[in-house]
Amino acid sequence: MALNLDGIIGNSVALKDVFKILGKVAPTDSTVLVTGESGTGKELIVRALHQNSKRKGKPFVPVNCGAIPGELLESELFGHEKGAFTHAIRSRPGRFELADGGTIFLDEIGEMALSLQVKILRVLQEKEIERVGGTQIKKVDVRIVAATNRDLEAEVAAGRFREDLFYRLNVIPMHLPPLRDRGGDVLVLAKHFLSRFCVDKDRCIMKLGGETADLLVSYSWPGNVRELENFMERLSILCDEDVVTPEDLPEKILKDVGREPKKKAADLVQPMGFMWPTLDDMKEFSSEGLKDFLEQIEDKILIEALQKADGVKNKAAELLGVKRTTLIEKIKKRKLEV
Amino acid sequence: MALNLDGIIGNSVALKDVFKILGKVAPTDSTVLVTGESGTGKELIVRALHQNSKRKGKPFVPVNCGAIPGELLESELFGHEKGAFTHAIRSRPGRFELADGGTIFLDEIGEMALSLQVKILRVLQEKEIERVGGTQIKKVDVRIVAATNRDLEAEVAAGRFREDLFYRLNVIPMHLPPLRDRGGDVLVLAKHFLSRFCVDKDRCIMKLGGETADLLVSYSWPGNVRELENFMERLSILCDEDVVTPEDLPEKILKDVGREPKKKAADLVQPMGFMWPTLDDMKEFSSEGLKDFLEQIEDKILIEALQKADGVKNKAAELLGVKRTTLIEKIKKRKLEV
DNA sequence: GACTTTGTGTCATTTCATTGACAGTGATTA
DNA sequence: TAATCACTGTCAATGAAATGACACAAAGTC
Repeated sequence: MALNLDGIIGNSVALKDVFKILGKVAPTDSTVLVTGESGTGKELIVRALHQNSKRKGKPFVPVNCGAIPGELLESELFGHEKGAFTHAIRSRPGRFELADGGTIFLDEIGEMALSLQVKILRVLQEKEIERVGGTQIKKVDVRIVAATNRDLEAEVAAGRFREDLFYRLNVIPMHLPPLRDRGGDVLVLAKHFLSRFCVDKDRCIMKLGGETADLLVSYSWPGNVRELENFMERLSILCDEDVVTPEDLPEKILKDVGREPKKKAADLVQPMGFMWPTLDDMKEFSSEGLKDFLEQIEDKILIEALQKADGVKNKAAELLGVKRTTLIEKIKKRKLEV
Repeated sequence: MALNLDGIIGNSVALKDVFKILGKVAPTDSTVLVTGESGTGKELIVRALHQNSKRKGKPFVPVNCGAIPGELLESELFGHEKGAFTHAIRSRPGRFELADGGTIFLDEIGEMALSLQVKILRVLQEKEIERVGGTQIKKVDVRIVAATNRDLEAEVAAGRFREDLFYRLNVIPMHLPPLRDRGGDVLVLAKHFLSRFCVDKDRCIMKLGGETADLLVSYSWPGNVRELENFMERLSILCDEDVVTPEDLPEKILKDVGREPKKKAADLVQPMGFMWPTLDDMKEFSSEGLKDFLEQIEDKILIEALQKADGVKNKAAELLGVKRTTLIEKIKKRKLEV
C-alpha cells in the first residue's frame, strides 16, 4: 500500500530514509522513538505513522510532556480519581485511557521527570495504568510513540533519563534530519508555504527569484521547518513585489550565509526620507491657499504617474489608486497632457 | 484607508519603517511581536495596529504580563471557575475571553513563566482556551500581539523562553527605535508635550532656546519617550521664564551630553528643505491611493495651522486661505480636534 | 472571421465639498 | 442694558468631483 503522507512535503534523500523506515514500521505495533531538532516536524511524522497503521481509525493522542508542568503531567497522562489532590474536583480519564486502541504520542519525553518515567515504563511493560489516587488497575491497548530533541543517550549517561526506559522506547529509532540537510526541500517547502499564505490572505502569489532561492537553501535554518513557515508568512505580508529578491530577506539570513546586507536603492536616493509638507512650505509655494497647494502636489504626482505608465492612462490610474475616469477628468480640467 | 496614528508623533526615518510595516500588517490577522526599549511607546503602536485592523470596533485588551504576579497571571488571562483555587469565590472570564473578536496585547511577554508560555502557544495554535479549574474548552477568536524589551532570541537560547512560542509570535517583528535614534523627533515631541502641559496647567506657552534644543537632541534619553514626557512636565512647572535656557536643565542631561559629540538641533529640523512629494512617497504612506495621500497631507497642514492659531479656527482658516466654515467641516469630517 | 483583452472618451448619476446665510455665545464697552 | 465684537456651529443650496454605464477602437488569440 502506498504511504499516506498527508502534510509531509519533501523529496530529499535525507527524508527518503525516514519514509522507508516509516513504511516498514507503521503497520507494526512497535514502539518508535523519533529524534530530531526542534521544528523538524516530528509530530507530522508521528501522525503519518498512525495514519498508516491498523490503528488508523482509532484515537491519536499527542501529549507535549515538556509543555505540561511536572505536577500536572501525571494526572494528565493517567487520569485521576475525585479527591486525589486539591483541585481534583471530579474524576477524569487520562490520555492513555483516551488513546485506548490508538496511538499516544509523547513529545519532548526527554523533559519528563524521573519519577514519571518509571510509570511510563510500566505501561510499556504491563500495558496497564492506574489513575492518580485510584485503586484499580486498568488494561490499555496503546501504541506508544515518543519524540525528543535531546540526545537521550547523553541524558541517560548524565542520570537524567532512565536507561531501561530508553531501551524500551528506542526499539525503532527514527531520526528526522534538520532542514539544512534536506537540500532542495527548503525550496519545495518555501513555495508550499508561500502559496498557502498568499491564498489565505488573498494576495497574489509570489515567486522566489533565483538568487533568493540560493540564499534560502544556503541558510542554516536553526529553527527548521517552523522557522521557514514563519518566515514565509512574514514575507507574504511584508513583500510588495511579485518576485522575492535578496533585498527582501532579513539581515539574519544574509549574514548567516556570509553576505553583507545590501543597502536598498531607495535608501541611497533619499537618505533623509520623505518629509510632510508644512504650513510654511504652503505659503512659499502657493499664494492662493491650501486648496491650490494640494492641487499643485496632486499635479506633480499625476504627471509622475503618467510618465511612469508611459502615458497609458489606464495604468496610471491604477498606480494612483484612482478610477480611470477620474484621472481623465482631472487631466482635462488641469490641462496635464504628457 | 489612511493609517490612523492617533497619538503617535514623529517624522523620523527610523519611525518610517515602523509605519510601513504597521500599514501592511494591520489589516491582516497575523501575530505581531513588538520589541523596543522600555518607554518607546510600544503600547501606542499596538493600539494603532488594532485601530487600523478590521477588529477595530471590537475589544482591545492589554495585559502587562510583567506586572501581574505569576500565579495570578494565568487566571487573569484564562479566567477561572468557582473553587478552582483558594480565593476563587466565583467564576470569572479571563482576558482572552474578554478580547474575543478583538485584539489582546501581551506586554512584557518575556517575563512570562515557561508553564504559561505553553498555554499561550495553545491559544495560538488551537484558538481555544480553558479556564483554570474548568473542564470545558472554549473557542476564542483573538488576534495576539506581544511585546517585550528583552532580546527574546537570547532568552530562547538561555532556555527561558520556548522556541516554538517564539516562532509563533515572531511572525511579524516590529522594532521600535529608541528616542536617541529618532533625530528631530525629540524636538517635535518636546514641543508637543510642552504645549500640552502648559495648556493643562494654564501656564503661558514656553519656548525652547536654540542651545537648549541642541542639548535635548544630544542627550541619550535612556528612558525614551516616557522620560522626555516626564521631563517636560517638570519643566513646565519649575521653569519660570518663557524661554527654557540650558540653566534650567538638570545636571543629568548636561553631564550625559558632555560625553557625547554634540548634535545640532538645526541640522535635524529640516535638513533638506521642502521637496514635492512623489509617487513613491505616496505608495509609502498610503495604501489607499492618491486621494487618501492628499488628505493625509491636508490633515497635517490643517493641524499645524490650528496649532499656530492657538486653536482659534477663525485665524487658522485665514492662515490656510480657506473659508472658516470649510475648515470647520473638514475638522468635523476628519476628527481633527487639536 | 469571431472573440477576448486592453485601452479610450463621453455623459448622466451620485456623492461629496464648499460656502453663504442664519443663529447663538460670551466678553467688552458705552 | 443694549450694542458691538470676535468667535462658534448648523444647514441647505450650489457646484464640483468621482464614478458606473455605455460605446467604441486596436491588438492579440483561436
